[in-house]
Amino acid sequence: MAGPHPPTDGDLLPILHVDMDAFFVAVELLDQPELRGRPVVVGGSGGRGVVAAASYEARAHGVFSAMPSEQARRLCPHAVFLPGRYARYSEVSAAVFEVFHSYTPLVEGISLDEAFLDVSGAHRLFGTSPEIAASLRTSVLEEVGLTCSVGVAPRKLTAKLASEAAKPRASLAGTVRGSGVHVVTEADELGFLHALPVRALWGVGPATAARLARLAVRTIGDLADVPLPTLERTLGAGVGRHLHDLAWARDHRRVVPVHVAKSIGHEETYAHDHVSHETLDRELVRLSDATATRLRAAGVAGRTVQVKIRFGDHRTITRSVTVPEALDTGTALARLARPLLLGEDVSEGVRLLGVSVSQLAPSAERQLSLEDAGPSSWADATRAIDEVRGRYGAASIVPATLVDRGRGPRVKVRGDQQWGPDQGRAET
DNA sequence: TCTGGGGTCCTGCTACGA
DNA sequence: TCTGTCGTAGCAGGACCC
Repeated sequence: MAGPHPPTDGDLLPILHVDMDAFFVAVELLDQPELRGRPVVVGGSGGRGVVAAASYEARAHGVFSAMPSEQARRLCPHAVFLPGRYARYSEVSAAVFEVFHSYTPLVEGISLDEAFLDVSGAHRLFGTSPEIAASLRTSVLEEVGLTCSVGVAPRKLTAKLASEAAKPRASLAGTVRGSGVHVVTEADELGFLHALPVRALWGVGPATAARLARLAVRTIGDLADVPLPTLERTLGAGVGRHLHDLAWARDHRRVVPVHVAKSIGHEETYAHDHVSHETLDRELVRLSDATATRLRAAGVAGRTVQVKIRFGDHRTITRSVTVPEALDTGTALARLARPLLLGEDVSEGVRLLGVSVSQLAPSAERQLSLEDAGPSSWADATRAIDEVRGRYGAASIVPATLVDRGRGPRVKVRGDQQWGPDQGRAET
């Protein structure tokens, strides 16, 4: 266990950040143990896909997540490339979160493979925070078969950075084992924080880092030394103050177990650019239908529909419209989205199309619209459709425009192209 | 190195009603 | 009736996260 001064009072270290090690790859190795020790890359296999996760053996060759798949293939041609299996990762993630919940009900999921835990109420049962972290790692390994890294700290900001410090590292000579648990006490916090590069801070991406570089800010310590008014001028009042607070470890965010979605949507990058409104309209119906299905599954409806269009040159625009009554059917969403798409010139080629819905409210609060009126309403029909899909699969009932003769219906399911279009996937 | 999908949050601008 | 101000909502784009 790392951390120079293990605390005696766990209550001063209430926050754990747990991060699964190379999660998607680890799940694949769980299912295909014969791949252990080989470079493995999970992600979109097509020319427009990206790497979702790379094994430490692949990372040693310079492959990292979010890298274009083509580039990864050049860097590590002998790697095993696997398509992502979102449904399987969700399943394993649920098992991991079950272990988290066996320690504390205060679990805030950040993604499938990452969570914050508030263990301030768990000391009597499980010991100090560092002891809980070690025990939790053992439980995840024994019950699910996967390894994770845990950061233990007084607040979320430092817990997150501490888990990063506990992770294994890839090198050409082989994987260097991480400490597994890294503890940052209140007394160590600023020293730990200020030595890290400013990019490590949550909220500093390439654009903000470039602006900070002009102020000669490279580390979080450099950032802490910049006067607040200078930061506010450079980054804007909100961002400037926020980052200044973080640089001084002022982070009052609590662990929030219940996540309420603010928007739900789908988008898709095509293997080849689309140039006809007719084809794009079919895609729009498909994305609207998939989005509406998820809205209903979540028990919400939304008032704002947004269409996202990315052209061949990567220029991206969004168009949105807000209506008084909340909607949750594919036909209603497509009806609102269609004029937004038709208003744009697509002749140069569309690479990505997306539909999303925001201003969400529980479905029960929806105002009754014309669609819902009458004894055999659309609402009843969509409920019936959802039931059939729940029993026989997403493709069992689809809008007529999506039935592709000879190939069957094309439906969008969450995560089916999480990391880009697949290799050789034909587009019309 | 020509860059996914699903999100959140922030900022700047404009329109509109009080 | 016209003008200025303020708050709010809607819209678009950008940055960022995993």
